[in-house]
Amino acid sequence: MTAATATGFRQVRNEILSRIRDRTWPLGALLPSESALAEEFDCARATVNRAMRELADAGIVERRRRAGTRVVKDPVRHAQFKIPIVRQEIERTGATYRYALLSREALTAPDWLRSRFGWSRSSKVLHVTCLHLAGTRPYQFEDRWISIAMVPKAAGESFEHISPNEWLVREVPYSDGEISFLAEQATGDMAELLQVAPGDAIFVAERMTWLGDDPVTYARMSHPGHYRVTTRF
Amino acid sequence: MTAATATGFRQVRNEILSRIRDRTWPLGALLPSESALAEEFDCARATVNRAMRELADAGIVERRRRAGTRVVKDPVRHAQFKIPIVRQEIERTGATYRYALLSREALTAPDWLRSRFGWSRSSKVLHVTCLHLAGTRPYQFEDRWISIAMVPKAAGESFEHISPNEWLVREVPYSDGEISFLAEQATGDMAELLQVAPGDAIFVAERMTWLGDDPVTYARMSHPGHYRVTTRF
DNA sequence: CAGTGGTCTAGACCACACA
DNA sequence: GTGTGGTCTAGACCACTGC
Repeated sequence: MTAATATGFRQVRNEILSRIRDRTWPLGALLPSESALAEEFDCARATVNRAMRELADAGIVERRRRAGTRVVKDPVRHAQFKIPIVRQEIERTGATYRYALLSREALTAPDWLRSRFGWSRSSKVLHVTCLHLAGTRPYQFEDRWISIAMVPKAAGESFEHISPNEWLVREVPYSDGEISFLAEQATGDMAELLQVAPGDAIFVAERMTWLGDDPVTYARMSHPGHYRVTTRF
Repeated sequence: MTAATATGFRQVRNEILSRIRDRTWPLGALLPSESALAEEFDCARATVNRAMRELADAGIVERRRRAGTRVVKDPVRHAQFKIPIVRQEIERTGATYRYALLSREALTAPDWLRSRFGWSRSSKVLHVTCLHLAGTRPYQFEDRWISIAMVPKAAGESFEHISPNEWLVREVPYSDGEISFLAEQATGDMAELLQVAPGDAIFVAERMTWLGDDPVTYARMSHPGHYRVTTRF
């Protein structure tokens, strides 16, 4: 009620969030306009705008020109998580990172990959498989496919001393990507590689990355099932 | 090279990103100051600031007062994903949502939960288990624990017609939370509930939410293993 | 201490969408 | 048309931190 002397955009943001939580503005409600809130909080409209924009980015309010700002009626929270380089992920646990190349082969893209890449005609890809270890314990199996057309330098890289994961991050930084997580059962081969029992649960992260509209690489990263991805929201 | 007449913050952001991608500014490099870029792009410093802030939020550059802005040397990409209400997630696939309450019991928090909640002494919680179905197919098993101290209204809710997931989202909107994903093998009971074979892979999402410093609820959401969480970055 | 980013301001113009 | 958010500007002051 009191016109809280909230100058900073964080204070404005928190005050708005409080009012949403305490049902001053219930789910689906229309909030006052930026100018009205700027007047109430005695700050510039740009300050209210930044506060509201952050709430919109977090999926808490919806904003539309002319229609105004509403509390989202069916909350869909947004959570952000980090996608680290495997080596760093392992070293951050205090373990020694080790890397083992398993296979490396240049070939024509198989049909399933051609379809994923959206290629009408098949083209050359580099297929690399390798293992990331934490100390002596297998941490992740990487099954990597790289478009040679998009990353010609890959053809000259042996991947004996650096993983495709790390090499690509350095060589093709900040491409666009998509990541999926899923659970699978270990086949015999995978179980042996990851040193788990056949049939054990495997946590798989599947990634595709593009540069513009062109596919760069596809990878499946398989972890023993006790692996977790965690994030706050 | 050309002083691209990039007025909008998106253009500025994209131009900076291009220069990072084409190694004009390699990994770890120091970028020009905001004022210098504002002059080059012939725009206000605030515009450059917004562009740089977005790149910093995305984990592409690091900014420190006095030290300036650097391209992150070890790229750790940030991906954002949505945490929907289960019912909406199912209905968005075109399937009919069905819900079945399995159990509901008020009890003293067991030790493992007390420890997760950071409670020095145990207190009352409500334990609810239920099943979310897409048509006739089990979609998710929800194992839910709610702090009665934090959500006294839960004690008066039967959860026969609304799931704890959806009820909590409506009743305690926009609390803070943590979510983890992991892979597990189905035990006999879980396999029967989710109609998969015992030992099949299960995709588990584990959530904790707080209001301020107080734990509100803990839940394990178990899906058949073919379930995926996908996001772009 | 000096230079960088962090933030706020007051004002302006624009794009959009609904009446 | 008209009111909303979206964005930009020019300037200002501040906070942090490396020199």
